Amino acid sequence: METVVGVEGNDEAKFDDVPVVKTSSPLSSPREIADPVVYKLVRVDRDGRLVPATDDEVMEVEDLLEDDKSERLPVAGAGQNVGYTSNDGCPPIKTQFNGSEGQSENPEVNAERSNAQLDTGVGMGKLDDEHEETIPSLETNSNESHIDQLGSGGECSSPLDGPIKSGSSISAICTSSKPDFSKLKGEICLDNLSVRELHETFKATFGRETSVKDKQWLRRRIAMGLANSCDVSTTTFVIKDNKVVTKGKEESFKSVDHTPAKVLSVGVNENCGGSPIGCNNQIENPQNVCGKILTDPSLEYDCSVEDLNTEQRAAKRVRKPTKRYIEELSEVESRDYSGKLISSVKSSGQGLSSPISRVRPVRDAQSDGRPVVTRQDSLGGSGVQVPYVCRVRRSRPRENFMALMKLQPSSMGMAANLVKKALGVSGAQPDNEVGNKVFKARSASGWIQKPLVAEPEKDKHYQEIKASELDKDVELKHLDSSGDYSDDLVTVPTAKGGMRRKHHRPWTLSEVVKLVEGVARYGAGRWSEIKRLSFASYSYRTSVDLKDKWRNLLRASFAQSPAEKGMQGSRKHASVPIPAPILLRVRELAEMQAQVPPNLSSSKFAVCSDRNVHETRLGYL
DNA sequence: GTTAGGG
DNA sequence: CCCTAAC
Repeated sequence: METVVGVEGNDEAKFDDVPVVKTSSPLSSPREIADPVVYKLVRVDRDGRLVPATDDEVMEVEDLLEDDKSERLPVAGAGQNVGYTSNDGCPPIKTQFNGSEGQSENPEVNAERSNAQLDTGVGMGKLDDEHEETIPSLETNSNESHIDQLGSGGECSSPLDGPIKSGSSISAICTSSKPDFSKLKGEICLDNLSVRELHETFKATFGRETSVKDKQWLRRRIAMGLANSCDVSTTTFVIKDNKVVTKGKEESFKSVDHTPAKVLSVGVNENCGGSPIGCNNQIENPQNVCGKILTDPSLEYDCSVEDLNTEQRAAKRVRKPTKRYIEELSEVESRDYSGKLISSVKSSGQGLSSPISRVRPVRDAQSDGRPVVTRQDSLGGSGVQVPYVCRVRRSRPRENFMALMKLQPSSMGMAANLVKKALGVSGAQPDNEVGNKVFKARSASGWIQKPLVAEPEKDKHYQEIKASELDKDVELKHLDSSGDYSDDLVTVPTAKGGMRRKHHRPWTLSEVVKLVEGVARYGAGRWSEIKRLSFASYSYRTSVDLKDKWRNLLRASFAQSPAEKGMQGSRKHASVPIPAPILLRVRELAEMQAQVPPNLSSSKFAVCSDRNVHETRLGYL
């Protein structure tokens, strides 16, 4: 509001201007003239200069000003808030954007404040920026521009309306009533209408009553409603065939829609239900901004449409989703859409391609790191977009994965196939723990799995695995958390046609040591014992694993010992090069326990095996 | 449920 | 690692 002083035009003016400015059509109306200081009506021209308002403009405004005198506080947004509190139905987006977290929760409470913020913001944006360009990187900036373009109308706000809560909660209200344009006939000049008439018009337009007495607000509101635009500069409408035709000022409409992909109204219509079907459209045309300017009035207050608009618009902004963002979204999304999504996209072939195509953002997100993305944007933009993104599972599928699939045979049929394909890929890449190539496969599988199971540990897997690979000894640190590996598996197609699950959790040095110790203590063959006592913390190592590993160790130790000289080189591709000492010990233990090939055990085991023998025996006996 | 051994 | 027979 202070901004008014500094500039000749006021916030309102700016607000209204924006669209106008672009088209350089006659400017709107500054409305704060209450201030004794002389306010001059001006129009901000394209280049930012102030141009004296034309007579028409002045006239246009004067009427508005009269109303304002009585109540000048409310600015553009104020009306909305009033409307909102009075069951207006549509949430003032601005509030959400400018307000801090809590605001969206209590629009009414914060309405005033947010208005102030908004106004200021809008004004500033107007003056400082070329609202023309929506800069993705600048959240605030883009918001402002949008506001400028779209206006403050609830309808228009949709694209910006991020928070699901408000959006959804409101959608219920919005959809409940429907505008009846049939009541509006002929030409309507809002400027000439009385409050009561305005009320009627309002009702006809929005299908609900309003208690707002503010003529200006009503006009603006109705104008916005009729034009489905925020350009309220036009107050005269012609109703034709139950459709609203703005009289003159076509440009303003265009101006609103300078976004590249404006013509999406069709897609939007289809999406009215708020169902994820919209995904297809989005995928095909991510730039889709959908029609803010729907010519079909019936849609104008359908908030579900707005939500979609929001999502799509947000989608348009190429904001890289953050990792967390994606994960959270996929979580939400999977909860909400998984069923529909799968079925709706199933045969389209999108199902397969989209998850992959989405991979990129996901990865980018990782680099981004900062989960700072505004909630609004993320929620709005992702709602429909992200379904395919889905959290990428960084670890192997759950063990019960297949079981789950069985539980949902209908929707999972395709899913299973997808997984198979994905797995096929990953199967070809044995060492895919970190590989990029496998990423697709993984994400795909993750995509399908995600909806099925809630996934608590997700993130840890990757890191831990990596850690264990890079630093085996560090593994010990993970003892406690090692349980997280439990579901880390990969299923690979089997010749028989069945799915074989293949875990690959490389044995770490510490594990090997434990195993050896266990064998020494309890004796080879008592795997379950060893597992219980020595591997209590390694839940993922089964007794069979121990046995297998021991077998391998034996093999390794005996294979190597004869040629101890070439030890280093010979162990070419042992994933976990086992230190000679350990192998030695293995051999000793083996010999001790009479598992040894006679020839090898013969000479060399007397040396230091004594102690071991004793230990072993003790433990064993 | 374990173990041993093959794949 | 998985699978399975044998215990």
